[in-house]
Amino acid sequence: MGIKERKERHKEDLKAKILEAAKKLFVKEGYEATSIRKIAAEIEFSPTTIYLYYKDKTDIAYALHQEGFSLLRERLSALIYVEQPFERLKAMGRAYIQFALDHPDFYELMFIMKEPMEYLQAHHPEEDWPEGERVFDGLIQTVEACQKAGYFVDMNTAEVAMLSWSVVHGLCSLHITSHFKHIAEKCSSYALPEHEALLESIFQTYIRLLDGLK
Amino acid sequence: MGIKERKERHKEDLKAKILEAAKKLFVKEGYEATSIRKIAAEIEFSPTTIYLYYKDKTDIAYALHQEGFSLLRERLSALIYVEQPFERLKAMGRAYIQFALDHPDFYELMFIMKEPMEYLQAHHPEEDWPEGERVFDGLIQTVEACQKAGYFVDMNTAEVAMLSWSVVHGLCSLHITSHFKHIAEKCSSYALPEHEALLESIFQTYIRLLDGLK
DNA sequence: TGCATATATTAACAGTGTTAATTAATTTTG
DNA sequence: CAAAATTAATTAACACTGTTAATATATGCA
Repeated sequence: MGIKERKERHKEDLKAKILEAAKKLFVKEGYEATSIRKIAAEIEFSPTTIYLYYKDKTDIAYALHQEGFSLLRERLSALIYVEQPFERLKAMGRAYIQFALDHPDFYELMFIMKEPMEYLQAHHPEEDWPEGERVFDGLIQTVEACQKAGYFVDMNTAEVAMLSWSVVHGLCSLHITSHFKHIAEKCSSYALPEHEALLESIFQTYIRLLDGLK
Repeated sequence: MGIKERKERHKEDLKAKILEAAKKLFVKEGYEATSIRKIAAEIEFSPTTIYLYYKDKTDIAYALHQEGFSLLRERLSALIYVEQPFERLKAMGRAYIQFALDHPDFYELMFIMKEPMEYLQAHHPEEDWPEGERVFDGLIQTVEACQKAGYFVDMNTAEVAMLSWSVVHGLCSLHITSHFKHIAEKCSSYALPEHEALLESIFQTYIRLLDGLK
């Protein structure tokens, strides 16, 4: 039954091509502007064909969401070579910020928009969010290692991990939504770095707070 | 010319009624689901009448955005009675979190969505964001007072303020976008508090880090 | 070759924000 | 007071959106 297999392969191909087209449009024009009809035009199929491969638009959003997480995981897992756990934690924070700066659209989809997470809750209430968990697991393990090295003593590991995440996410999302931009302009008397360097600098301030601990 | 004034007043009234209707729908069903046509039906006018009072939909979003900021400012300015600056800073953080929990829709509009800030940038590039700045000014002043009391020494005031903001915003936004929910479920071994108590608990963890400084 | 199945398409529905043209009401002016 | 001008509100329309049902087309199997 080689024919059947070829059809299967074609089907997989088309599904991938849809996602590829969606990603292209989405990176260029954002999620809202990426319509089913535009995706269809991109791959030269009729709009309804998309629905043979993806349940609805949020299904596509979720697929991209997953892609984003494997991109992020790649970057973070590259840091296992940093042996000192606290140094690794800091490096993870910087890598996370850099990811957000390099892929603001993906970041928005992964962490700012509600749609993909709500889709997850509605359609996969069981297994929930394997990609995200793997990333978070890495963070948990690093925090645990930090605790063994004398940092964050007597603190809940998961809570420290969530706090670390909150700090960098707060920085990245306030940057992406251009909240920082507006505020920074009015803080000329404080000699703040500009744009992306500001994020790095605030993160450094956070690190200095943590350094004061041990 | 009392008639002219009455008409002016009527015009102001209708503008306010539109905003009121928009707020009602927006709080109940969210921003996307709040269409111009629904707002119009709510006040029993035709959809195009809205455009005589607001430039476009983002103009309405921005008006609500501003309302949200005066709500937040009310809460934060109620904390000036807390004399110890570091205590006040902590209280501001808790009040900010409570605001996000009490008004998640407003919070989303104010800090998560891009539309109102982009509208601001596009239509009022000069004066930029008076409501937001006043809130941030209060934070800056509190941080400054903390520094005079020996906290955050040798650190950039504005950066410490932005960091403080990032921490609570990170917490609130990851909560609202239900990212924490999915992660927390998989962290049963860490005995985490549930839902909103989790935010308070993580914030407490942050406070413990800061407490270790002075 | 004929039938069944999977695949893709067209047509359509119910919405969306927004603008132009038109009508109704009100105020100002001759 | 009546006519003209201004203002306010409406209807109709455009160009979209996501999505579904009904229809056509091509393919694999007996």
